[in-house]
Amino acid sequence: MAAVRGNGDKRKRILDAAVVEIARRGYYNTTVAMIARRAGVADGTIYLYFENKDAILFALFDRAMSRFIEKGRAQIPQQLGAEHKLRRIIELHLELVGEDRDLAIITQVELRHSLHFMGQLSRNQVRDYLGIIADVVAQGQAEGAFTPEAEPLLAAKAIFGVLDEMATDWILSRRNTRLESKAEAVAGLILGGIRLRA
Amino acid sequence: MAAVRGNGDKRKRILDAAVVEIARRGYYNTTVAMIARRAGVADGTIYLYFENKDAILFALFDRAMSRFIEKGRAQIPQQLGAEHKLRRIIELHLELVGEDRDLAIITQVELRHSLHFMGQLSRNQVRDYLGIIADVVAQGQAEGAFTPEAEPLLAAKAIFGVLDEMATDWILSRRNTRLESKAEAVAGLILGGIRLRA
Amino acid sequence: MAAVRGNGDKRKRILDAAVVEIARRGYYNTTVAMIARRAGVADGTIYLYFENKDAILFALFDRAMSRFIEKGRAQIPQQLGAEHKLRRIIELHLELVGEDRDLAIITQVELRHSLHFMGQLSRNQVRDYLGIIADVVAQGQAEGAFTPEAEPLLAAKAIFGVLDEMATDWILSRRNTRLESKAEAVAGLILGGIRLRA
Amino acid sequence: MAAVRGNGDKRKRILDAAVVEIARRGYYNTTVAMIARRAGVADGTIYLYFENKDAILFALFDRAMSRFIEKGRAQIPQQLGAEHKLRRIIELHLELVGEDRDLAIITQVELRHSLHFMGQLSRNQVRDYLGIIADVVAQGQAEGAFTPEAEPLLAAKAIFGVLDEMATDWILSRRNTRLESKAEAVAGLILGGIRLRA
DNA sequence: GATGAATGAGAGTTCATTCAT
DNA sequence: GATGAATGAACTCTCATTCAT
Repeated sequence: MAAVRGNGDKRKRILDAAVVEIARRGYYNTTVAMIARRAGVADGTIYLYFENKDAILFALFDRAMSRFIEKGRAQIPQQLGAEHKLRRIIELHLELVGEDRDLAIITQVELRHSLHFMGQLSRNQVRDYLGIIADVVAQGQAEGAFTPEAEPLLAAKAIFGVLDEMATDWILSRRNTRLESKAEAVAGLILGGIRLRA
Repeated sequence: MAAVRGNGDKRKRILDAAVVEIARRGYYNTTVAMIARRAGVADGTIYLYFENKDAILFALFDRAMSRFIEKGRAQIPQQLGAEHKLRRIIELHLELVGEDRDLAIITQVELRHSLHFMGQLSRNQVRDYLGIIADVVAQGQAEGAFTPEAEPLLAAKAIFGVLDEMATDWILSRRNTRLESKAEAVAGLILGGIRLRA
Repeated sequence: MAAVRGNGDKRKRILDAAVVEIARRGYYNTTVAMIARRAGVADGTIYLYFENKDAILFALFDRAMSRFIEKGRAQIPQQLGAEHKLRRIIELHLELVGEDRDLAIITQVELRHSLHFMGQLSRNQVRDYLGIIADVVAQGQAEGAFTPEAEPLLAAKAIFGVLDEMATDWILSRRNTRLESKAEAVAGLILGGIRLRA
Repeated sequence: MAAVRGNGDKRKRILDAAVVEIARRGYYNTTVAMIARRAGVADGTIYLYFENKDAILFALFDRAMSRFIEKGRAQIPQQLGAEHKLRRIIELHLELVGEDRDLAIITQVELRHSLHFMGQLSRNQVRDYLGIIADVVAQGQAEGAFTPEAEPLLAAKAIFGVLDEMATDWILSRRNTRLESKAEAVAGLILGGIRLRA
């Protein structure tokens, strides 16, 4: 009965161990043996659950991005106005990244690095995420709340860039501030820009 | 004189070779031998100019960021108004990144990765760059052109994030568009934000 | 009764699977898991029937050589003259080897390899086979049909060598000829030698 | 000056070490580290001279077969009659194989094994050798010394089979007899066959 | 008896670095 | 200064074997 848990459990334990180790040392400086030791399994066991070392990293991305998109879908009501939705996205993004520093290091630092050299597998999910933001921008333009001059996808990338930089900055500066605390100010900048309004 | 140039020449050739190889394969998948071969020197010669493999990467960052800041200083007149300065920074950033795709890959992809795992050496220069942008923001607020609500360093990070994402997106999508062509639209977003002006 | 058959059945299925896999890939490139999969049993089940991987190979040789000697005994009447017996042996050898290419590969290629490195277990049976041929040679000499100069065991080895090379050649050249078709010519050579008779 | 020797020397030392180790344990039970240790070089050095472990085995075959064919060419005068030539081939074959037991083990046991599973690379040289014997058979038929009934290539294979079996038998029986001592008797069998002459 | 997930020793191979020339 | 052959530690991955179920 509980046996079924054993399987999922072990895969999860390997991924959890991988997050910690890779966040701490980077993908290339983390050995499979390190992950195995932290997960409490034998080296060979890793290969029962993942085809090779790369596959662990991909699985990590998958899991992280899925959680991201899923939480976004669950916590942003469809019927909300675009500005509220955008504010919510900004809050959620910073919240989720801020929740698990190790995972954040991986998505901000390793993901970026690997996207380019390990194929495009994971870029698709970033694209999905950008698509969600772009939809909100388009909605805002339809509502007459957002400037019609902005190309939605370009705006989405800009927004993502701001959020991403906040996250990266938070990781690289090892201070102990809460990432979410910036949400209000960031939302102000994104919505209002930097130029003084007449 | 010629001797010194010969010397500097070899160091430069190694760095130039490193840019190409590392951009193509990533730092960890590039061997010292590959760099040596492209530079046209013996493997051992590398170690006459660099203490170890990591040192090559650091030198690469140094050179790239120095060029960046230097060009910025040279091409943005001090007496310009803040908005013009900011527009010029945006143009220059996209221009410079767009000029050398190999170098761009390294600064966008490898730099970020290394910042975290190889110590703070290079982070300082990013900080310098953010400082320059922050100064322009502060200048704009003093001039009454920019919103006084924005904390200059935070705004600088947001601006950097937008530019950085544009650059990263340009690299990851292997399309043949010119990166500079986005400058106008990006400047619009950064200055005016996304919310429709009254 | 059915239980016993079920048992023998599983052992047989494992050996049959082993023949195919080992013939295809060689002993060292065949994993126990491959054999188990083809046999339709679990990996662990193999070890209920064989002490270890080597034991499978030994059992294979045993089975093959037993069939060989057994068929020889059954199909070569004791009262036959030596020359007829020898012709029959030549035919039978080529026939049997030619019947099952997979098994032939194992006896020609793997057996030889293992004879040397896995102990003498199987060499005994080759010796038995050589003994049978040597007896026929001696019988021929007693009958006055074969040359008395030839030392029977040496002659037996020479005969075996010819047959063995024919078999090996047939396996290594992947042509689709029938091995038995060479029997007549081979018998001629063995009996008459290569020198023209006066 | 002597430096040039260093290179050829090292490659030779590796091959010599490989012969001993592989003959003793078989190819698959010999590790690269074992060969390196016996050769007195570091593990990694092996890979400066050979692409991978397989390449060592191939090089061994090449060297062995080249020596074989070369010695054959050097020591068998073209103008000899076919029977003398054939006797000389038989002597030389047994002599050469008998000279270096380790090498013999490899050619008789490992060659055979690998021919089938590692591609056909080396089979070509066996074919060359068979061709040489076949030519002698054809010469003998032209001279009217050998029976015209025998197809030369088939006869060559039969002869090779006899020689090969003698060699294999000599290796597998660990007795201390000299292999060459059988040459006379073997030649008699090959030339005269087993049937008593009228 | 049968299973197959788990083990962990051990394999081949790579590559940053050194140093005799 | 320049070379590049040599090093050997360290990596990823495989697979015969075990044992709890």
